[in-house]
Amino acid sequence: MITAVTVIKISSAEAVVMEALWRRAPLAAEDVAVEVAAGQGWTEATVKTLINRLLTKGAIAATPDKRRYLYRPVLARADYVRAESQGLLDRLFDGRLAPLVSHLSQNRALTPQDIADLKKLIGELD
Amino acid sequence: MITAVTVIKISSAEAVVMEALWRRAPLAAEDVAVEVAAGQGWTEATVKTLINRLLTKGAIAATPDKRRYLYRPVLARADYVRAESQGLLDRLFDGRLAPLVSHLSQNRALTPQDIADLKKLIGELD
DNA sequence: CTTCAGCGTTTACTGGTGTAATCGCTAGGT
DNA sequence: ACCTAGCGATTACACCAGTAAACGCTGAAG
Repeated sequence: MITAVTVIKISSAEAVVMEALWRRAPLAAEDVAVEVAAGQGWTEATVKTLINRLLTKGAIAATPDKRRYLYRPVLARADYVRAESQGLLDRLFDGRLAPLVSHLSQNRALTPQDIADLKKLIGELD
Repeated sequence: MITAVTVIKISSAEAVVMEALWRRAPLAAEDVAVEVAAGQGWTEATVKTLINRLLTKGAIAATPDKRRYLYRPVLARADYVRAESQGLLDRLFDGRLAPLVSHLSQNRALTPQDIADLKKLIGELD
């Protein structure tokens, strides 16, 4: 059996729409617009375009609801996040996590909270 | 005094050229091509274009050397890496590092080496 | 039955990116 | 004093992304 590893590529504007749907779904196009348009300075038309591009990419799906569609994610956020994270790690840190943490810590980008959380995490990793 | 926070935006093809220059600089255009062209399936012409775009962006600088130029980075890799990392963190993890590490650990993306390195790092962070 | 509002679909347009060929100047060789 | 090879600079072009307007269908209201 051949497994189709369809890597769906999401642009950054599209990601804004995805985030809205990951937060709450299903949503009608108008609801998505309400969620994101103002914050991004977009008109509803722009949101509609992004929704359509995501549809043709298969990143979201639509189910009929009366006179319109409700949209929901097909691509799981965890998968998206993993791909993005792994990509950054590979491109910039030779695929390894420790250098990333090291880098950020050297630039004081870690809050005390971060450090505490990390300590806890690492402890649980055993 | 007004500090110009000129954020130089580097595309992914351009980043390949930057990486070459970060590894070793200064380099003539031809040397850069030797470093990256084959690996990317690019012709030397493509590399020249990328070099020029990086020049006009101010990401690299050129100094005359006889009949040609030697190129070197102006943008520091650390700054680039920090911006990219921070961007990902902000977009996907609400700016916090622990969730990133947590996410990767849940997907078995951490090697034992990674874990050991992290433990050491965290210990030194105090 | 006709009209209108609402929704998805189609079309548009600019700028950036990937990829590359061609041009034009100038230093070196003959 | 030429011609040529080698560079950087200019030009090219298709595709994607951001942003948006216009179109067309259909159900509901009058």
